[in-house]
Amino acid sequence: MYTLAEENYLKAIYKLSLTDDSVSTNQIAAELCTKASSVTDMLRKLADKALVNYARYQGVSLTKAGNKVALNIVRKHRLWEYFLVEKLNFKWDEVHDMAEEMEHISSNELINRLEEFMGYPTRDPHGDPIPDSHGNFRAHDLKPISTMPVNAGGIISGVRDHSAAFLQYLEKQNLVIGRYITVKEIITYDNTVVLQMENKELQISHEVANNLLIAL
Amino acid sequence: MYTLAEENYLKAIYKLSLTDDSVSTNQIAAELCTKASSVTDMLRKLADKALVNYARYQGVSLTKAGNKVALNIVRKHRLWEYFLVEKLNFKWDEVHDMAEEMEHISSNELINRLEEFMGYPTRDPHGDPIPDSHGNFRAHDLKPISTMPVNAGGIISGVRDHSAAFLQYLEKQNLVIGRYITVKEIITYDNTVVLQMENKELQISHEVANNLLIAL
DNA sequence: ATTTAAATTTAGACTTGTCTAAAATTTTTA
DNA sequence: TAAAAATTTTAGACAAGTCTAAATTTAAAT
Repeated sequence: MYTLAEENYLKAIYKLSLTDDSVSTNQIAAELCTKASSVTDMLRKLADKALVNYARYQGVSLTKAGNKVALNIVRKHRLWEYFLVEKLNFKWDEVHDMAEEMEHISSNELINRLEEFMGYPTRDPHGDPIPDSHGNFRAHDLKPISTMPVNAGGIISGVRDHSAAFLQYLEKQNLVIGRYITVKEIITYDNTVVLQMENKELQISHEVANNLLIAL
Repeated sequence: MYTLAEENYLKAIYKLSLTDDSVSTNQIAAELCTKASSVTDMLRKLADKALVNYARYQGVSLTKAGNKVALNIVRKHRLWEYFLVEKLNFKWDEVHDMAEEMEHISSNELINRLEEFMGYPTRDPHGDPIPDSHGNFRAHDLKPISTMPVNAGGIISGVRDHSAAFLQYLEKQNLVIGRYITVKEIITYDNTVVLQMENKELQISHEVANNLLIAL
């Protein structure tokens, strides 16, 4: 149906659209590690196929059709990640690249059966919501720890940074999804956050606090 | 490591090598539904990478390295087919095209874990042997029903034709892997084979008998 | 042993997706 | 608001893989 490149562009635009209303050529180029000129070429093609709204120099957004395609790729990515972690026992920092390939397996029947096989999970191993076969999902209502006031508590429920390095750090500190934490103190000097965990106290940098999400 | 096209060519050459010692350009073109000129181009590239032995006009064969790559693709294909049938409940005539995509997922760690998850199966849903992670497998020792003498019996253990049409026909007649049959009669007029099954008699054409394999 | 036929290869072109370098547009800044 | 800077687009080129048509080589047939 769609080429590998098209799917990757749609997914990138989808991702960038979560934080910005209109997405720029350079943003996409950075996201896909490619050059702005390549992006321009592809945007023209996607616009011809009515998958994006695009006017020269004006940025780009997904059409309804483009959004549907992108969501389906996200759905596949997250279901495969869940499979890799829950069934094949990979760690949450190991699955991204594999899922990046598997999300392009075309069959929807396959992904629906996989979803059923796994019991209709709603979150992937990083806490991100898994769209159902109609593209519906419960949106994140999560906030970074860095926004929490002192004495507030909550359950670790997601990450903003999906890099292996960050995930490995979290694993090591036992900052995993499902864990309850409270903010004990915020050190004003550099916004280091002091967390109270079940049985220990832990200091995390503002950077980390900013990338670790809590359900209040 | 290797492109999609390279992998498909290596797999095709592997498959054709099972029946012929040296494989011709036209055979490959037919197998891949492409043109002879495209094949020639690719053979040069594969020869440059030392994956095939190729001399102009002289046919082609896999090198040791090429064979290893091809076997790994076959391994992945058959493990994914097993997964689709045994875990996701697809029928044996539905899985080929999906596995055709999944065999190109690159991670070997993934396929090894999948193999472990499924309990190290040795045959795919069509009875074809699954190479282990070193490329070793118990070779078929199967013969088509068309070569059996009257009164001989055996267990249905594989197929030569993997087309959905053939597999659906077999399913309908209950000619599935594991079933015991005996040859009751061979009608000399057109080599129709009369099979005795558990509780019924069944006539199959020579064509069918030729594509259905028995372990004696 | 030629000629004919079949198979294979070469030559040149096309598509997809990428790149660099230069031109055009928008945004920022003074 | 006009110059400078940043962004974006265009133009032209390249690599992978494919194709058609023509040329070459091998195999088959008289």
